[in-house]
Amino acid sequence: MELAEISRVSVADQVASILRQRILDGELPPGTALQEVPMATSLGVSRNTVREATRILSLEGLLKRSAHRGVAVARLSLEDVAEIYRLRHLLEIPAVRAAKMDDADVLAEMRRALEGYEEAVEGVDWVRAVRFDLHFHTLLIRFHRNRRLESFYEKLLGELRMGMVLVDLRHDNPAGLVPVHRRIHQLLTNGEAEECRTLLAQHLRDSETRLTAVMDQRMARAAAK
Amino acid sequence: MELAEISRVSVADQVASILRQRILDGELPPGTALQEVPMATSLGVSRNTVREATRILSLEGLLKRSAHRGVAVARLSLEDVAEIYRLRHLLEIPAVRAAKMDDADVLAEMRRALEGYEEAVEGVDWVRAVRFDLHFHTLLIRFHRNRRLESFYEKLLGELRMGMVLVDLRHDNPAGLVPVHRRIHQLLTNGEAEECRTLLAQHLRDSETRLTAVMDQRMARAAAK
DNA sequence: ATATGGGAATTGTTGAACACTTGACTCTGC
DNA sequence: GCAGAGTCAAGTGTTCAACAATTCCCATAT
Repeated sequence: MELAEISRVSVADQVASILRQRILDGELPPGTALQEVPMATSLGVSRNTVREATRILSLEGLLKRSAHRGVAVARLSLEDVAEIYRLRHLLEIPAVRAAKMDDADVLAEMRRALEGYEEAVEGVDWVRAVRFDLHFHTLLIRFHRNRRLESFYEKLLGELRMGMVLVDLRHDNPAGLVPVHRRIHQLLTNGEAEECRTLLAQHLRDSETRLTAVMDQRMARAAAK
Repeated sequence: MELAEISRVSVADQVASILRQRILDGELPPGTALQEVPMATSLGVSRNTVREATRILSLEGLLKRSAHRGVAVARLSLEDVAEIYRLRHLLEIPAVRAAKMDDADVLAEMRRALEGYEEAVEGVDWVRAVRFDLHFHTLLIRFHRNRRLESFYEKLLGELRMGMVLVDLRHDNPAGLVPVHRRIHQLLTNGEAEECRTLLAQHLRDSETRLTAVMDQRMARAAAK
């Protein structure tokens, strides 16, 4: 008796998932104002359900509510980026340290993420590439074997992703990041933790610098207008 | 023009706060089932508002929803406790390392928490003592100067607190924990980070052992019936 | 004793209503 | 012109009432 995919998720959760994806894929860029009635009618649900969904996403940090002024897609500031990257160092480096030999399952999944990453880069699909990139790092966190930490980390990287999908391909080259990840994976499988940590730390610094630079440009251009 | 304390918080948030407090103070012990209509009428709000509040608290991990079965106060398992304590080590120890000389404000607030702790213990107010104990540790996290981390940590300790307020005073002696905290604070002010970290690590291990033991007893007693 | 149907109770979702806030717009009086 | 008061539409916050869907309990039949 193979119970079919009966919809066991509430409508509100489904709406939240839809919106989450649209935000993370850059379809709804930061700052976009969302009105309850139009969303409700376009999604075919009631206003109350939409409100529950926005409540979820605002607690995740993807939406920002201001009383009587509605919700809008959150805007990542430079301080936010700095804060998130400090957490990445704090959590990812010890994750490598926590990696054990019996974590072959995680390593295998990291390999799949790596392959997806490469494919996305070949197909010049920046959104997909970013998704795989950050998924790779979430898998790193999995070495901690800690559900609470992992869900927190996914939330964190979600916020980051919101900012990263906006970077213009002309100003940044995602393809260059594949080798670094591949090397990290290799060092992990070989158990060369020490070198892996230094490489990872370097990669995180690079990544932050790159994102910060792009955001700086964007803000300067926005201010110029 | 001193603008009065105009209620700028939504009713749903206020309801969430009320419930949160009742849960954290042990007034609503783990496992308690909460029904929407009774809550709504007793609080004088609508059912929708109650639903929003429970949505908030379930995302915080204090309530657990199961579809069509309602919400209940979350029950902390031994695995949960282990998971949370691993995070406490992961986050509090580096916090001490991050402490700088210009963190006098945090140290001052820690001293106040310490005083509150001592008063609560003198007054044999276990709930208040636990609150100050955990607040002290939240302040430790503040050395990271990271809002996201701090709010995550408050959520974590909230879950723990839910379990701690239940321990019977006869089986545990909160008064014994005051000196350790006082020493930690002292080591921090003196800048003796190294010794502080080892003491803190020891304290965390002790704390986990104590809580786990009490929970084991409770579960054994519950299973016996 | 085990299953098999009802219901009753409760949650999930909807739609409509109303109070309140906000922001923009207009209309002054200077 | 323009600063400020009044006006008003649009949108959110909240309530209420209804109905659909699901679970749980219990009586009944086998």
